[in-house]
Amino acid sequence: MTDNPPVKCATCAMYFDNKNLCAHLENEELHDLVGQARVFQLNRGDPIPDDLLQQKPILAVTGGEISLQYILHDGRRTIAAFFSRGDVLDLRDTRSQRLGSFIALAKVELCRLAPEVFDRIIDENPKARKLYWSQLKVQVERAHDHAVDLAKKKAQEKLASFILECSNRYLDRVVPEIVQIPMRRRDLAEYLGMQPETVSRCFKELEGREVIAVSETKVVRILNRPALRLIANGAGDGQENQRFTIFRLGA
Amino acid sequence: MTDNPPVKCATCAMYFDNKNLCAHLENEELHDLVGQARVFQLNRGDPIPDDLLQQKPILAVTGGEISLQYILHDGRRTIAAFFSRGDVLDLRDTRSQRLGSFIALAKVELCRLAPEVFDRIIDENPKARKLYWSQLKVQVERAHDHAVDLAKKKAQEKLASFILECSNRYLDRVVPEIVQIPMRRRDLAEYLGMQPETVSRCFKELEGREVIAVSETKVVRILNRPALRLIANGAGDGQENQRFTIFRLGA
DNA sequence: CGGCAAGTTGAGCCAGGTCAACTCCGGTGG
DNA sequence: CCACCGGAGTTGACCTGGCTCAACTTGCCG
Repeated sequence: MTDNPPVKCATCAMYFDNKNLCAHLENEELHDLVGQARVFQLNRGDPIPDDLLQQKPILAVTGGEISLQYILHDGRRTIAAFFSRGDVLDLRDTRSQRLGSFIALAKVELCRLAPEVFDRIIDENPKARKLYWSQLKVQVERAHDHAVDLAKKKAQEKLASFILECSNRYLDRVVPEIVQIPMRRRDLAEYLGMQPETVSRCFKELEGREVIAVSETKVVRILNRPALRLIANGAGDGQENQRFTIFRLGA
Repeated sequence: MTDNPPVKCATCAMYFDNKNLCAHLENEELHDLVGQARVFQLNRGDPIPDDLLQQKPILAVTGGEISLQYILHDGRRTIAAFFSRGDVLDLRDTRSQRLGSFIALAKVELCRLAPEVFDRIIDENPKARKLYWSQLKVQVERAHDHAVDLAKKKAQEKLASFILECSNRYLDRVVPEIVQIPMRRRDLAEYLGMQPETVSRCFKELEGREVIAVSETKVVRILNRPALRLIANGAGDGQENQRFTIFRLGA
C-alpha cells in the first residue's frame, strides 16, 4: 500500500516538482501527512480563515499566490512577502499571526498539514529537514534582498529588481525571457512600497528604454536582461555619478 | 572531563544566556564544537575576511553587532539586517555570500564553528534543533517586519519602529525604558533606508514630542511607549486622516 | 589641544506621492 | 449579442517629504 503515493499527491504539482518538500518524502510519510491533510482554495482577496488560524496549522502552497500583508493605522497597506507553489507556511506561534495576515493574491490552493506529523517527519527524515531549512533560508535571503530594494532604490530600480526576482522564482518557463508577474499592479505597488500610479509610469519608462515589453498586465518580456540588471543594481540612467568604485556585481 | 563546559565557553556570554544555542548543549557537545572552534574579533567597519568566507563556516555571534550590507553600483549602501549576540550565521551555500557582505557595526566577537560538528549536533540533539529552527523563523519575521517599515512608513515612523525593535531585541536591560541603539547614525540611516540628516531630524522631532529622550547618541530613553507605538504604526501626527477603519493593532 | 570624522542644522529642489479625470476590460443582465 | 457597469489601470497636474549640498558643531583619539 505504501508503495504508491496517496491519491491526492498523485495529482498535486508539489509532488512532482523536485524542488518541493513533498517530492522528497517517502510514500509512507506522505500517507501519514495526507491522512489528516485537507486541500482548500482561496480566491483573490480572501484571507486565511480565522478558525483555521486558531488551529495553528502548517500550510503548503500547492498552487497560486498568497501574500503576507500588514496594515497601518491609517490604512496604508504593505505586502511584506508573497509565497507560491512549494512554499511551506508554519503558522504556529509566529508573530506573523498577530501582526500580519495572509491574503490570497490570486486563486491559491493550500494543503493543510497536521503539525504533529510534519514535526515528526522533519525530526526523523534528515533529507526533508535539510530541504525545509534551506527553504527557510531562502525566505530569509529573499526578505533581505527585498529590504535592499525597498531601502535605497528608486522606483524604476525597484521594478527592474522585481522583474528579475520573478524571472528567478518562476524559471520553469519554456521561454526564459517571458516573465509572469504574479500579482496585480495594485499589489505590486504595495509590495514595492510605492503607488500604483508610479508602478504604471515605471513600466512605461522601462518599455520606453526598450528593456522590457509589456503585453498583458501579468506578462513581461525581457528584451535586454543585462540592461535590466544594471538598472536593478542602481546604474540605471546611464549618467550615474560613479562616485565610489564598486567591484561587486551580483544578481 | 565532560562534566564541565570547555574553558572558552565558561567565559562566553552566549553560554550563559539561555535564549542562546550554546546554553542548551551538553558539555560533551560543547567540547566537540569548541575543539575546532576559533574565537575572533572584528572592529567596526571590518568585513568577515575572504579566506574565512571561502571555508563556508558557521559563525556564532558571541558579542557586539555585525551587519549584512549591500552596495549598489553608484555607491549607495544598504544594511539589510544586523545580528547580535546569540545569532548564528550559516555562511554555507547562501547567496548572501555572493551579493552582500558581513561587516562589523561595532567591535564584534565571533565564534567559528565546524560545519560538520554543528550539523551533527543539530541532527542528534532535538532541543538544539528546535532552538536553531526557531531562530531561523525569528530571522524571517524580523526581515518581514523590516520590509514593512521600509515599504510604506514615513521617516519618523521608521525610526519609532526601530526604537521599539531595539527595545525588544535588547530586553535584558535593567531599566526597560532605556534602549541601546546598536549602531551609529550613519548605519542607522542605511538600515532604515534614509539619509543621516533625516535620521537626526526625526530624533529631534520625537524628542520635541516628548516621546523619547536622547542622552548619548547610542542611548534612548522611552518617555511614552504607547505614543511611540502609535507613531510606529502610522497613527503618527495626531491629525491622520483615518480614511479606512482598521481593527488590527499589533506591535 | 589640534585634527578629523560623526553628527546636526539650514536652504533649496526634485522624485514620487496625491488627486482627479479618463480609458480599458471583464462580467452581467436584458 | 450588445449595453451597461464597476473596478483596475493609466495619464496628467500639482505638491510635499525627504534628499542634497554646504556650513557648522560636537565628540573622540592621539
